[in-house]
Amino acid sequence: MQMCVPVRKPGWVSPRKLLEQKLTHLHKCANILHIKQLHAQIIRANLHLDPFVAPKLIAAFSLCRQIALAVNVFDQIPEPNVHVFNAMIRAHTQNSQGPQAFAAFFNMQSNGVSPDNYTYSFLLKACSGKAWLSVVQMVHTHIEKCGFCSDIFVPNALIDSYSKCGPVGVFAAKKLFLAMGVRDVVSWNSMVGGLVKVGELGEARQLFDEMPERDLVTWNTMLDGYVKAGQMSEAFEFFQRMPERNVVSWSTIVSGYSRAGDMDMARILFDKMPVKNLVTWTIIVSGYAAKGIANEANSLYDQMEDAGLKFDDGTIISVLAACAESGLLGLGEKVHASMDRIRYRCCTPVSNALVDMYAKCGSLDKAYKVFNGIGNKDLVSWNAMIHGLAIHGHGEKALWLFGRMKKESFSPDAVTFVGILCGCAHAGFVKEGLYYFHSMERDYGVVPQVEHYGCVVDLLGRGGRLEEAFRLVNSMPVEPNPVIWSTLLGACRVHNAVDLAAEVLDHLAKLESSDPGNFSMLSNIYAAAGDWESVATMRVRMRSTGIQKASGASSIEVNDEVHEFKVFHKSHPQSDKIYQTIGKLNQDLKRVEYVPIGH
DNA sequence: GTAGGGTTAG
Repeated sequence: MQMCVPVRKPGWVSPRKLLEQKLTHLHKCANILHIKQLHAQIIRANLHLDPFVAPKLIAAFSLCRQIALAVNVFDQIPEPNVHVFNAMIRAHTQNSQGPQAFAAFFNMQSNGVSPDNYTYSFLLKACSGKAWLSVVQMVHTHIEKCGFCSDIFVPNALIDSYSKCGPVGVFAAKKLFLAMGVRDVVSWNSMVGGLVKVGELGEARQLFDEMPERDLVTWNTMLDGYVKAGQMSEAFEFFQRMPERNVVSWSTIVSGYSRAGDMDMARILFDKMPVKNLVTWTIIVSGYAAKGIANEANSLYDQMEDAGLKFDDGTIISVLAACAESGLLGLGEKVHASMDRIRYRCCTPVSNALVDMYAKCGSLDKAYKVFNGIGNKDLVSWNAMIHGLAIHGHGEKALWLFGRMKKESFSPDAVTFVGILCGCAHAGFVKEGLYYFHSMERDYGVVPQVEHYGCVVDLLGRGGRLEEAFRLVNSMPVEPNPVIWSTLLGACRVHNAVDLAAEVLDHLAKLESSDPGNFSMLSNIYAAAGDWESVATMRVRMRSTGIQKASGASSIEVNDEVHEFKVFHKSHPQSDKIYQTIGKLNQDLKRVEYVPIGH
């Protein structure tokens, strides 16, 4: 007799079971090739419409920043359930597509699918920034109507979202926090975080002291509060008192010293920390780069790459911004080259950072090349390019680009007009500048801020229209800040307006008594006018108030080496040659009858 | 689910 029972080895698993096992952790998989392989198997097994598999697939594609593929999976599902919608909302949120997350939410409602507590936590994550306040309020109302506040995740997410919406949001968060019947450590942490974000350090500390229990997140949040407030001695004391520390604690303290410009202390702690990750490396490289310490920034960047760390958007943006700040073109180019080498997929903010870096470092051609290559330009892209042209005196090109921007249906904002006005000021377009200044509110609804007044004061001042500039400063609806007065003082210097300069300095002295630059500027104005008695008086006044002017220096980086220059200094090895060239330039300028404005 | 680096403004 023959046996008809199939013979299978012990431990045999059917192909379908095997696939199901592989799919258990699919939503955490970050390897796109692996996901694509599994995707093919899923389709063959006809599992792609399965309500348990589809959300995982969406999550996996989202994790790899393949949002289009995630949407594709979603679109094939005829009747998505709440889990599928939730996965899609989360995918958009993770990929910084707030508006699309809300579109999915509305889509869900019009399909008659009821949201659950997860829906709201995912949706709330998409709202951060002042502009989202009213949206958070709207979601809050929804939640109260549905009664989801009984799940602590939901009010916690609300507190967190409110906290990211500026002071008004934090106020709403406080109200909610106080009304909560049950709070866990996350509720407290989110509230402390909110207070820290708006600079309410005292109140944050009070809450910290009142907390029934604290975890590492609590300590790190409070530490970040001291760091962001620039209170480094308090921060360090707090850091030392911490019951335990992790890589976040260490990174926070290193970032604090780095922001404060104390790279020695930042480096000591960086070298000492037991575990470093990508964020830590980003902080230290950006810190050195922002200070223009090219050799350290470069060598640490190389070490980071050698350590096998793969940079992300945060690293690139942070390092490029630091290069832009100090003019480290060499490192900026190196970062760009690394990106090209691995064919890094640039999102718009990363491209914008590149444009800004090249523009600020004076490589306008390269900035423009990157700018033109941005497929999805946003307002920041246009603003960065316009401003880049503006600061280098290409007023005409800046205005031309402004025209092109409007043709492509972008509405200018306050930052755009800073660029436009700055471009006009630097190019000497007084009439055009005034025209745009008057048109910004009238035609574009952009209310001039102190920065815009600053540009116009600069514009009028450079054009020699000092009285008008002075009248504007006295009549402007916003309080003039030291920057405005300094700008005016600079214009007085160019035009040798001695009396006005003295008056301006009085205003400045009331606002900031300690900036030595202003005093030495007035003293230079007196000197230029030959009023040596006043120069002497100024010097006495400066000495008696303990004011000392550190001499200003400018620097340029050539072949990984930073060359520093100070006025009248001859410390550079090629000093003679440099002064010879300057002399020749001056002669050339005279030959073409170039007259600096105001002379 | 809460914590560290992140594009445009003199």
